[in-house]
Amino acid sequence: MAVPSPLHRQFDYLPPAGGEQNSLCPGMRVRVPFGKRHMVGVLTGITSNPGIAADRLRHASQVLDASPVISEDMLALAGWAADYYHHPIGEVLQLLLPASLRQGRPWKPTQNGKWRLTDAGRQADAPQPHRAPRQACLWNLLAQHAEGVDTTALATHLQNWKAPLKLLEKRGWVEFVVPPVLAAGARAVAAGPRLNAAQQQAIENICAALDSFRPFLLDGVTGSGKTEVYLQVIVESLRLGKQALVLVPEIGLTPQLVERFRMRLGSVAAFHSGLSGAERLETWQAASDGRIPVVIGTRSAVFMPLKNPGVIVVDEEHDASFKQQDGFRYSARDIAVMRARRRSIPIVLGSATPSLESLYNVRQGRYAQLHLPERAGNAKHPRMRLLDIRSRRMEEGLSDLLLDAMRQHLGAGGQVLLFLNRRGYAPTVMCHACGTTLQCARCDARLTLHADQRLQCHHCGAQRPLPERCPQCGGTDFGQYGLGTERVERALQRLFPDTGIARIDRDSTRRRGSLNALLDTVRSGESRILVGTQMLTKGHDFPDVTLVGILDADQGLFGVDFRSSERMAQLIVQAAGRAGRSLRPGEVLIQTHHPDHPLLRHLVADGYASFAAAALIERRQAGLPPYAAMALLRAEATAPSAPMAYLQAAKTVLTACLGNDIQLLGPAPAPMERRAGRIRAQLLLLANQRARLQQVLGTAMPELIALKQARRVRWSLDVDPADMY
DNA sequence: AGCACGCCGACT
DNA sequence: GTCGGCGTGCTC
Repeated sequence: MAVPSPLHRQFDYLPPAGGEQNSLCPGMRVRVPFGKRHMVGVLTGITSNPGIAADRLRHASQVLDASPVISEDMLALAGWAADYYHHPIGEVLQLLLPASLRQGRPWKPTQNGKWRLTDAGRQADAPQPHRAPRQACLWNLLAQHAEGVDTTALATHLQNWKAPLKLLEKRGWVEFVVPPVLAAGARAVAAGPRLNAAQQQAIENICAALDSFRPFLLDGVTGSGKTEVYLQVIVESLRLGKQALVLVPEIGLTPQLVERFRMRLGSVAAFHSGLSGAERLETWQAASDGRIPVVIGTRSAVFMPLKNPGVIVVDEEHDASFKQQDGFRYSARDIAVMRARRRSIPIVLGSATPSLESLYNVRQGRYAQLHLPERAGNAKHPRMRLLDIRSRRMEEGLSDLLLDAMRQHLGAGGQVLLFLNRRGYAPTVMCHACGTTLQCARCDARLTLHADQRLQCHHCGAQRPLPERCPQCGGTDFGQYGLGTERVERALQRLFPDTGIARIDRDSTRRRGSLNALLDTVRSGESRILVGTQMLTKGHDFPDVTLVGILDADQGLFGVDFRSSERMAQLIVQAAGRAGRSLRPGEVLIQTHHPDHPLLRHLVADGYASFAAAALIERRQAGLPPYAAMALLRAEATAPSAPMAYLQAAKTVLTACLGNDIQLLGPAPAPMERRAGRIRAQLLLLANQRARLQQVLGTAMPELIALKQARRVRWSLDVDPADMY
């Protein structure tokens, strides 16, 4: 039994007293006594030799399901994920169940399918009426209705139909079939646009693999028609009577994608945090028994049960939101690949800016790469150019070069998109008298001044008004340094007084509907300059944008995280993809103090693929992922020395398990040592072989748990960490 | 994680 | 004399 507790082991129970134990199978929920409490656990297996003395075993109190709520293959997938991420199986299984089932509420398997004879049943001799009268009656009834008979109809013909039906099912003569909702897909093809040769080729390649595990990296610039490829492949899969699972980064930001899927495929379920408990349960059940042909969802939807999956799509596979950043730190993309592998179905990872991990897998021959080079329609690729802003005149982060280009594009009737990955007004406030910067009381971070004159910590969310006097020297004069989107917006209002400006970031879109309202002002042409953060680069089309300005490319070049240049390149290309999607040619201008930086040059001169090739060489030379397998042991506590003490002890344990093929780096304070009042530290593990890293972690884990220093910290192991802080 | 037990300090 | 602090151990 897997019990919902953070314990890295399972528990054995006796069947409920007095119950028939032959009705138990893995995947059923069972209510069990656990210490002083009762919990809803999931049966993961049945054993005749428990790992504990027989007199200490307790009886389960109640079996909650008549048939498994978690299928065998999902149970196995959860088991794999628990092993791979070294996370308690009980907590992993929680993610596979909707809240109401977790709490032990009953669930009714769908009754709206039909019973019918199998081929074997049809060919078999009819049951003898005098020996098995009810079976014979059922057999006759089903033989007359080739299309099947639903349970209500069965009940009108025969009072006690359940037992004989089960017997017939046991012999393989009858089966329960769910109505062919998948026919919803049939109407899809009609509306599809004309495909270009590359799309055609991609679709053919994927469809040729529909009955086997085959990972594809579908690599195409924004607007190259990736979505159309997904759609056609899904249509083909539906035609075979199979379901499709589509994972997207953040569904709230991509309503257009869901809409497009709905229009083309008919019945599509969107699964996201906005659904109520009842809606989630309904979607979950319907997907589980095959009534829903297509499910689109975010990270957690990778665990959506599907009766008969045919293909998995991960859109924008490079996106960081597929990696859960707390608790069970899984990568939905990687689990999706494993799920496809275990089910022998193809998986399509799509991106205009593939992760270096996926490109590496292509090179290793593990993934097949499909290019979509052309843009659908006639729109031209935007031209990218570096703006050397060393000793240029700057106006609130905008160089004269960029301002000139903006005037030109606006004058020609175009729209301008400016990207700055920092919200707020000014990220630094400094006392003019003593030089003190205003810091968050609970984090090692400076407070960001917002336009409403409030100070905000972007790491813990703390807020307070701008003080009258410096806490250090009592001075009253503060300087505001650095740039945030609010400050750029204000500067633009001054520089372009007659032009409508829309700012799109977490602050301006906090209220429900405000994002759409802002986007409407852009579409209508009321706003012609857009300033914003990452949000701008995700999902939305701005057909009239002809100029994209990247205000600060340098912060990505020198970040603490070894992935920061990869992230920056992805952001730049994604932002560029918003420009010139109509007939106008687009232009992308990138402000930098380092116009000779090799990675930037690759990106600008030859595009993302060239950047990625250069970045991969750097990673290989540095011995970093994807060339090495990485795991990060983190610890945090309010007591300042506890995290390091734990990690030091952990290092001793790990060193004992290690060969010379694994590197231990640290322990060291986290890049931001103090966050939300906690001191944080980390220990890094690097290995040439993933399997070796897994092996070492597997043997060390019990000891890491048992360490007495562990009691004084909150610690977690992050396998394949996406962020270093 | 919870929830117990157990052993030392400051209180009605 | 007790109330309660949190260190330690256990959950089939």
